[in-house]
Amino acid sequence: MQNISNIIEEFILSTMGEDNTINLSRNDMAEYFNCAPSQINYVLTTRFNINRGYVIQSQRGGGGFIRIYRIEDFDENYVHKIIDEKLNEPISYRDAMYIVEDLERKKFIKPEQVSIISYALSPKALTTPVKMEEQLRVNILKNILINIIKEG
Amino acid sequence: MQNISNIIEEFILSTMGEDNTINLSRNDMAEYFNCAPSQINYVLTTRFNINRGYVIQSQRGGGGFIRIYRIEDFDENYVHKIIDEKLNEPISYRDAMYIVEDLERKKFIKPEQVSIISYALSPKALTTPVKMEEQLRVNILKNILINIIKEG
DNA sequence: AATAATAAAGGTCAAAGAAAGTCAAACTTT
DNA sequence: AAAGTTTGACTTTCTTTGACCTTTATTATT
Repeated sequence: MQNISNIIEEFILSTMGEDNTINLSRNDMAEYFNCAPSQINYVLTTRFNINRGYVIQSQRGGGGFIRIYRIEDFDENYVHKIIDEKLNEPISYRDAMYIVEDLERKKFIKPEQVSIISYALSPKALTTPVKMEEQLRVNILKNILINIIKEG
Repeated sequence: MQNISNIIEEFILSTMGEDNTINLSRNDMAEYFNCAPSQINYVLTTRFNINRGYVIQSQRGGGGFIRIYRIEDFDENYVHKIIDEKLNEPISYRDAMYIVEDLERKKFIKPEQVSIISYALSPKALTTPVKMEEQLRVNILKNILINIIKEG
């Protein structure tokens, strides 16, 4: 028997529109598939995560929603490769900026954006009482790049 | 289902005139949208607050009204004031973005930069094993603003 | 004309409601 | 045994509602 996670995955894939986007309600989905609401989260984190080229946005409360975006041609995407290969472990400011400047040269990022990124990743911005500056830096840079890809 | 707060927000934005001002009656609005009058206050405090660059004036009693206007102009000191007054303690993603979006409207930050900032400040980017997300957020945003001022 | 009463706004705040998120335990499949 | 899936209790976030409060304008009374 097919497991429910696969069925939900299929459903989402087949329902996703031309625009590579889908909006859904977690509760409605859970009711429709007769499963626990957290099952939906399970499907999202295992099947629609960034490693597979998806980005999730959501909002709670009345009128809440979950929105899934598919990044087109994710596998051939150069930025994707960088995320995979270079942003897997803590990174220094210098190395991070090498990557960013490279992406600027390749026109993935605009000059006005480079400056913002450099301010956000600078040691000054990320000074913490706990030793985690470099880890934070990957998190942030990764999140920036993923979302730039998503924008298309 | 769309929530009513968003609908009311849209309505106000689309009704706001060239002069960046709008006058409305709380009771009439509530009746029109078929909601509690205090719902209007909720929309005002969450969507048309000073962080987003709006000022509210109102009067009670017969002939009472609520007037919303958007502040257009800004000067160098304005940003300093924000840094001084608003970026002194931990801040939520929402409040941070209100500030950023306001600064965009005031042409201090470009739209392409706003998105980068939002990705850098998002809860996803700042998730840490230690509870310091909101503190980090001020650090980063402060550093970004200070450096933009320096550029200018 | 001065004062009192009433009506007409808008304001505040806390409780309830409506989503979604997290996490660990139990269960299944490989 | 390890990996993957399912479930449910608990948490967090955001929105909606309603009861009660304050301010202002208008009307009635002296």
